[in-house]
Amino acid sequence: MNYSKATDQKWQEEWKKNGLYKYNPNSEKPKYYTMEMFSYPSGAKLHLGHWFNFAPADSFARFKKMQGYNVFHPMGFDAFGLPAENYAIKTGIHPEDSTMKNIETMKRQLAEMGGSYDWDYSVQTCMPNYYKWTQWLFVKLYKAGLAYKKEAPVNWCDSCKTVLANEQVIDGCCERCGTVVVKKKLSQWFFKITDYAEELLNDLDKIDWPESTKKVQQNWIGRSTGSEVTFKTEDGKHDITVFTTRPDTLNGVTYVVLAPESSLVDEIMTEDRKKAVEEYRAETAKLTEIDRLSTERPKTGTFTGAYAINPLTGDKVPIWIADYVLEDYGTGFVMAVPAHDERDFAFASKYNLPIKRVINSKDGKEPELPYCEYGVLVNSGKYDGLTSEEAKEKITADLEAQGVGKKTVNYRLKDWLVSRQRYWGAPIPVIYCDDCGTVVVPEEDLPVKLPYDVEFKPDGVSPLKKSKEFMNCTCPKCGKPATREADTLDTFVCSSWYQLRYPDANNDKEIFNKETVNKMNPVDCYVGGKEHAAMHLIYTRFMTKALRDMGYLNFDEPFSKLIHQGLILGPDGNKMSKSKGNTVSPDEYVEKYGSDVFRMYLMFGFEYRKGGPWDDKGIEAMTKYFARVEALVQKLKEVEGNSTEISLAEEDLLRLKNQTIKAMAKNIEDFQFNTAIARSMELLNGINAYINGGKINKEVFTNCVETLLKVLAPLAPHFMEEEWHVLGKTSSIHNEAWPEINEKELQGGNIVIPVQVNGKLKAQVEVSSNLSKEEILEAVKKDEKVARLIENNEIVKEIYVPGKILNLVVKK
RNA sequence: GCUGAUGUGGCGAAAUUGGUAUACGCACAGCACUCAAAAUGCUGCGAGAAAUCAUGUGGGUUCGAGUCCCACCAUCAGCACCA
Repeated sequence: MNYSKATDQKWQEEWKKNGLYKYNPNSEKPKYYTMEMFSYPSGAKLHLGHWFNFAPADSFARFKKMQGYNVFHPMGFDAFGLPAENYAIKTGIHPEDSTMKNIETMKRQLAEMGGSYDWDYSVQTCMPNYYKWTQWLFVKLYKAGLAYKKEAPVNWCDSCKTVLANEQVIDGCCERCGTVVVKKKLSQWFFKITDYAEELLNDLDKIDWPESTKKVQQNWIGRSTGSEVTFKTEDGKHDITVFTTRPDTLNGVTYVVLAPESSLVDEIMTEDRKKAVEEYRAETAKLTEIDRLSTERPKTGTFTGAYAINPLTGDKVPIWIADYVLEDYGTGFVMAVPAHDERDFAFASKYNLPIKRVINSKDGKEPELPYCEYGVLVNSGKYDGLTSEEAKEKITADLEAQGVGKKTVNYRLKDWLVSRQRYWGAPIPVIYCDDCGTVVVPEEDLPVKLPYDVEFKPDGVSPLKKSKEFMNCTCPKCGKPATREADTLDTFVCSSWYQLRYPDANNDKEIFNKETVNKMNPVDCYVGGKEHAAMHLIYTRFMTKALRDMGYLNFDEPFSKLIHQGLILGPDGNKMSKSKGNTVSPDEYVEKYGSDVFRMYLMFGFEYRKGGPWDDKGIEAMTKYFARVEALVQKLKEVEGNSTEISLAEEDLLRLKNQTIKAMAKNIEDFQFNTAIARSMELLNGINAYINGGKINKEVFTNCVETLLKVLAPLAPHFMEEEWHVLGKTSSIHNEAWPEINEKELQGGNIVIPVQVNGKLKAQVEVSSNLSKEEILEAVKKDEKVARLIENNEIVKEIYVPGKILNLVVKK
């Protein structure tokens, strides 16, 4: 076989030289914006997962180009983040140096893959010309009231003196030193994504995304309707407002629970309970949120000594704290109805708190407690006899009349915490002035540059705080000495808007040109991993909507269509990881077989959306397929042709050709590359069978081979370019249009009609494709086998699905 | 526990969305070429002697079910004291 890695290199150089993949922003053709989630340059190289994600997606982009679109298919790098910083702490290599080196390597590998990217439209989020605009966005969000500061807990390792990411906390301990991780409260920045909760939920209907991903987002947003109810403390000094989806059970409240860290606890707890409360709080601080939410752990809590008054009944109920109540979900306070809630029942049983039945089942029976279904109210005074549904309305209305309750919607979605106590990120553009307070950096002073020379080894102080040069500044308002915010932005902020930047990536004057951004967006097809279903994909939707409301964008959703590629597992069926030692490097395969064989094998051997365990058994078969294509092209060059007629053999071949074009277009559009390649193999087999028949119509033969090369061009770009030139063509195959379907040729020839009797396949009858139902019936009844089956029976029904099947229903 | 996905030959998988189940490959076997092997090409390849039976299992709807409905089993993934 002639195809090899050298073929790849030859054409990569050629394409680069003549700018084949230069994007033309002024093209008259309709735009098609498709991109893959940009890669994170943490490892030094592209891994198999990258290939499986990028190579088929690149083929898709090439296909859209052949279909006549002005395809915009950019690639960039999500370059800030924790791994580069950790690597730096371990090796002493500066994150900027390692990151830039990795990016260069990955770019080279993406070129070796044959990626049709125009690198003039690329972003690297760690470059000042990019993060300047990330910071600009922060400023805009702040001015729009969508960025604010509040206290929030972080994971703290007291031994390493550093804040830990959730990922660095293993079983509640620091991954580096094993010390128990505690919660520490810091003042941090948030984006008000909850303002958009309702729209983020509703607009899921507008987009062509996998249903499972939409469900993840629905759960993440977690809308629930219920009521807010305000309990007063016994002394009347404090309000305790709870959210409940079950106001019908309000008569059964026997205690109230607060999140242990709530500041209200300090104000209401009695002197004699202080010690117990503080001890309990210290225990709670050691727990991760995962622990606190774990169902495995026994429920614990302690009494605060204070009491609250049930606004409906006037009952005095004790106020407890318990770690299963989280400060940032709902109001941070919970009313407990042990008779009708599993968790409250377990808690009340453990601490001997009263359990009061207020709901019976609708058939009037007294079910075993806890009974969590809807039913009929009992022991509820004037509400007795109402159904749960009725009581919810009535009780909420009564509370509202007294000003101690109202109907409300609650979301699980929390505001987006964007502060990171890290070095390798975009500095938060905020200045603190003794006189003026919190001042955002004026737009004209951006970017706030991340200083290179900083001590980022963990020692209890945020890295940027140790740079006097960075920290000390003057207040933009009053000109007095001031200090900068030392935290950096979550990298999800950087990635929440990059698709808006690509079409205008080199614009120094503004974040993007308003006309360009609205012309190119939304992204028509976005491809990336399922693991981003919640975070990245919801943050980007939020940012799009926020920018729209500020008047910059005129669309609502960033990604019209979304595709998730599957995961390639290790040969052992487990997720590939260095620690498991089951990783597979794409490089050696590319070296040995060439990029096209490798990418074709990835597409043919695995379902794109599904992935599966790695297995290279079939890769040789792809090499074999390439050799057969080469042989066919060679044959076409050599053969003279000995016929000009269009007989049945030619008609059949031409029909196959048209079927192939049609099927492959549909398959590639749907990211079903495995079947697309199968169809191309069928065409190749068909052409081979034709030429082995002896009689060759050169024109038909040429037409079919050229078609085969064209439909394979997006899938095996280097190899097809080579074969195209072997045929004597001088221009690139990648400037060819996707072959057109000839309807006449598609309809020609004979068809085989499967014949069923009573739903069972009994015969196949070959007929001309343009016969009517009656004519076909007639032909079928002449068939020997069919005739025998219907001989002594009555035909009750004849069902004919044109071109597909004939079913005769017979009765004896 | 909840939610979602998946289940088809020895293997990867396909099936125009209710219309010939197993396309296209891998592996395997036989034949041709060869002194021989490799490579290549051709042929066969779900089970069964056959009638028939087969898409995780059991029902149902239909002229017709891998596909739709009900129940169940298995595997994988995500979420979870969410008030």
